Amino acid sequence: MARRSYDQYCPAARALDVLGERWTLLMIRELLLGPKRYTDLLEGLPGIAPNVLADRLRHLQTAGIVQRSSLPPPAASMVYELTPLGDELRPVLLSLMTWGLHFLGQPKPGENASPRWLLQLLEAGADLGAARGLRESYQFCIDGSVLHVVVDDGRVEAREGPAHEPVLVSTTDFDTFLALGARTITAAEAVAQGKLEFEGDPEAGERAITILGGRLIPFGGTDIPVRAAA
Amino acid sequence: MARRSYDQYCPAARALDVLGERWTLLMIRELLLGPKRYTDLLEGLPGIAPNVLADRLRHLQTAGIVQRSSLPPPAASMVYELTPLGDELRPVLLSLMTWGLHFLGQPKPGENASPRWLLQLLEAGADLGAARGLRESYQFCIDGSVLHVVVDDGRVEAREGPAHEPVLVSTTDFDTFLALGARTITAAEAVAQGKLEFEGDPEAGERAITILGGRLIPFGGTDIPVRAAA
DNA sequence: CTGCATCCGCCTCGATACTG
DNA sequence: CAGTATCGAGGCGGATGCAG
Repeated sequence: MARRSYDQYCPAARALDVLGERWTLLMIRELLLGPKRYTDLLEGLPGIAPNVLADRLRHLQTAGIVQRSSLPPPAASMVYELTPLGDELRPVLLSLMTWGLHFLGQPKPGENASPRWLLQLLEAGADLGAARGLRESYQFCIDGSVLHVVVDDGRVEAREGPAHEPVLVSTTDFDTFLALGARTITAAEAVAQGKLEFEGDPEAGERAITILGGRLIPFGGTDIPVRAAA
Repeated sequence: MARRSYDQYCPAARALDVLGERWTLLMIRELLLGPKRYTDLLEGLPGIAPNVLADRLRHLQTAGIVQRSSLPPPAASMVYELTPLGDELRPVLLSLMTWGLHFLGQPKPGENASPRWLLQLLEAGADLGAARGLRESYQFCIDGSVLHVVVDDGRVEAREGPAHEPVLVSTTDFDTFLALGARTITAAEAVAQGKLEFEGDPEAGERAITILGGRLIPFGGTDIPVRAAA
């Protein structure tokens, strides 16, 4: 029953003793977007077996990375959420995603895709300096998904679901979102073509582009050397 | 024969398609310290099966992360080294090691340990601002291992082996090195007790402590909340 | 000695079915 | 909705062998 360990007095090996098994880091990716129910995780991780998910969740709880909570009264359901220790994995996932851009390329036919996996990239490329002293949120509606980005005095985090009081709501389809990320179209052009709708304070739009769009490494395009996965 | 994939259009999933298997990220950890021969990797990764190592090396080569090179004339042997793409994994490993400190604790009896796995932490905690405009290297002799840290105008990297022209050579045993990392002893105290030997420019010693020791998170101690691996 | 390939046994994982 | 039970395939660990 003992979990397989690398048995090395090394911080990387210790981290991988806890996180190194299949699916575990992708579960963290999902939970970084906010608390999730068991079935939310199941459908957010296409291909995972239910017993594997249950096993991982138990393990992450005993390791202090994830905790179970009950949602406030109306919805009496259990959710899994990251503890502060689990939230400290954010830099790990963000650096991994940044590196993974080299292998992203174009979506393959039949491949699972979700706007939320790409929206997290905004977090990785955010200009934290420009976010200092600011406290607001931007909402993104992409195809059917609703997500938002919270800016809180130097912290920038992507979350799933609608924002509390967004100063800006952006609506696009998935292809336009990809094109924006790949820099094959600008926001202004997309608006002109009716593919992108802005709602809210125009100045907030400028701030959002400064904070989120400035240093973002293009994705889905060929601006960075891309390697085919073997 | 096809490698197992998550089949998700997500940069994190793409990265894990390439790096997610057992041992792979620890191989990167080893190679970040410099080029290594097959047998060096074999003994640097205690417990790995030779066929697994060979398989991973082939895979990393086809992915463009590792390349084979022949050493300069005297030693006519093959080594594996990171490509620029592979070297871009440095932030991933450093953030993983930083997080892994929460689970490091004290060495368990019988556990594999090496000073190089801890020396890499100096890289993670380095004050890059203080390293600006500076170009020098510090050598560390710990028990029998020889390592060094290269400072090159804002870049700080730990490497295995002796330094080229170190401005400073520090010699300790492993326990003292651990105690310094845990902050249970200061460098001055260790020198006074004859457990730490400095050789070289005293001013360089001050610079080294400023760059490497300033923001370093203590390891091996209990200054940060520690969780037992389940 | 280095750099693997082969064989074997276990144990993790994936897929499906089933239950409170 | 939130998992548990079962079973087969395959990745992995350990030992051994062998070519350059």
